Amino acid sequence: MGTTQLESVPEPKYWHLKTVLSEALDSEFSVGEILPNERDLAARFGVARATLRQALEQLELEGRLQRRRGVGTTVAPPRVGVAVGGEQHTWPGTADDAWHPVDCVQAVPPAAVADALGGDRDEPVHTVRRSRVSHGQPVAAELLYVPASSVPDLTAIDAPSGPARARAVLRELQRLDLEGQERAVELGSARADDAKELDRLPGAPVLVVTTRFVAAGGTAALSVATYRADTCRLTFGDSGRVEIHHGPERKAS
Amino acid sequence: MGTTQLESVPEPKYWHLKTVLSEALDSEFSVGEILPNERDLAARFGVARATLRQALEQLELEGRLQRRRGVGTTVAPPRVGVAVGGEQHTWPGTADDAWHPVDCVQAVPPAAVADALGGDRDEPVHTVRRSRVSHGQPVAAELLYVPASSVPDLTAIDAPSGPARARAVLRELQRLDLEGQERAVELGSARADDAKELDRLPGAPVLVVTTRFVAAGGTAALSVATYRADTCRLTFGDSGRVEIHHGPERKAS
DNA sequence: TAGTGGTCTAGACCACTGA
DNA sequence: CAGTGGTCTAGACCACTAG
Repeated sequence: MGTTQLESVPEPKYWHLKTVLSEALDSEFSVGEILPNERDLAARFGVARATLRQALEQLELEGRLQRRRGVGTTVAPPRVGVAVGGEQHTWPGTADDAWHPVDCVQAVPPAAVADALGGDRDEPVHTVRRSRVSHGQPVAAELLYVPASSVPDLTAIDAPSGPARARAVLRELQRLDLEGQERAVELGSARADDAKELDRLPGAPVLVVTTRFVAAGGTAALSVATYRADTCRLTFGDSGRVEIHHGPERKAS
Repeated sequence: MGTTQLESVPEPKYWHLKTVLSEALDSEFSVGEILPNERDLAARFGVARATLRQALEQLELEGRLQRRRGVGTTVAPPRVGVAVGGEQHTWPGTADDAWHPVDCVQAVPPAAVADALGGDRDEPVHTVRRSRVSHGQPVAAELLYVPASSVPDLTAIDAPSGPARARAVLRELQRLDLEGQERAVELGSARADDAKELDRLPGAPVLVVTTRFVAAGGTAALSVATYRADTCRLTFGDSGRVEIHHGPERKAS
């Protein structure tokens, strides 16, 4: 007695710190509240700033905190559920599906995308940029790759680039008969351009949702959407009613 | 000329390092190959070890590298696609769905889970542990929460705990009429027990898939599955045929 | 036991925000 | 401008793995 339990396998300081901070967030802070700065916090816990930061990083990764350079660290609201449309197979751009077109250019896609589209690696495709906003915050940035062969009737009359062009490509896509779609989700880190769009630093963790649209037996379009991993919970199926949040734990049984 | 382009907004060293390493991985290394140790690499690039590690961490997050304490850093194989069953609404445990039961205990679930189940916060529920293996590697660990009311005919004859009990609970679940299911995916960090099961360190990034099974107008069961984010690509829908991998880029157009 | 990645320290300077 | 988080350094020790 007298000594705190001597752990034969002591957990790392930053791990313990994370636990302590997490409990403090539940009991002593409310959403949006600003935390003491990192130097003060580190001193208060008697650790180096780097160690404290390791704990803060994990909490930010879990969506509990939000840190902004020049501003400070705040308590994050619960993650917002964003529907990624599970069942119904629909083309992007129908009935304005929470996305809004930003731009469209004709460009040679990355090799991996070209391969998935099944076309020539050096063949330019329509590249539509769209962004998605939820609760006033940007949550996702998308690049939609559409081979020219998928939208044969696209007229040169439409603007050669820009939002108008993007809408034209989406409009032409609807004319195809959608046979199916395949979707995959994986972890990634934001490229510089996506990071800017998502109001994050480059390298920020994102959930990458890749969707392959199948029509006429081939890949008619490919969407690569990057969602902010810190603020988003992707929902599939009936609706976004699954609610498992981090919250104050109850006393053990 | 002569000077490399002076960047008005210089990118961080670790970011540039990551790019260089990434290209080296594409061109000079093959899957499974072991990299020089961190101290050597840092010296070779003329940076501190911490800076090099920042780059390695991101590459590991993106599934390009695999690091193991006491062993070294190796080039990771492409992420494996794991089907998370998109369309068909089925109970867990049917026709052995890639999962195998590990254990089952009766315990009071975390508050958030209890709330989702709609029951009393102090009411114990059947807690089934399952694990999922793909290509010989553990890829996911699951906790399936089943309220006693969902499996009323579970007899006391069955083992009170252990794999046999788990199978019994799953068997009883099948008798219910499944009305629908809701699924959500978000980023998390592995708890100590999950980390052990996944052969990772605690805090490792994981994709948390939460599934709510609806029957008789209520939540009949709740599954919380954590997938290794570094090695897994979750696929939904028809099959796992969407293949967008990091690969050697081609020369720009 | 030697070598690896994981943790930790105590500093320093930089980039950004907002008053 | 002062204050914040972001980057970086040059060390140290620890936990783990494998020969």
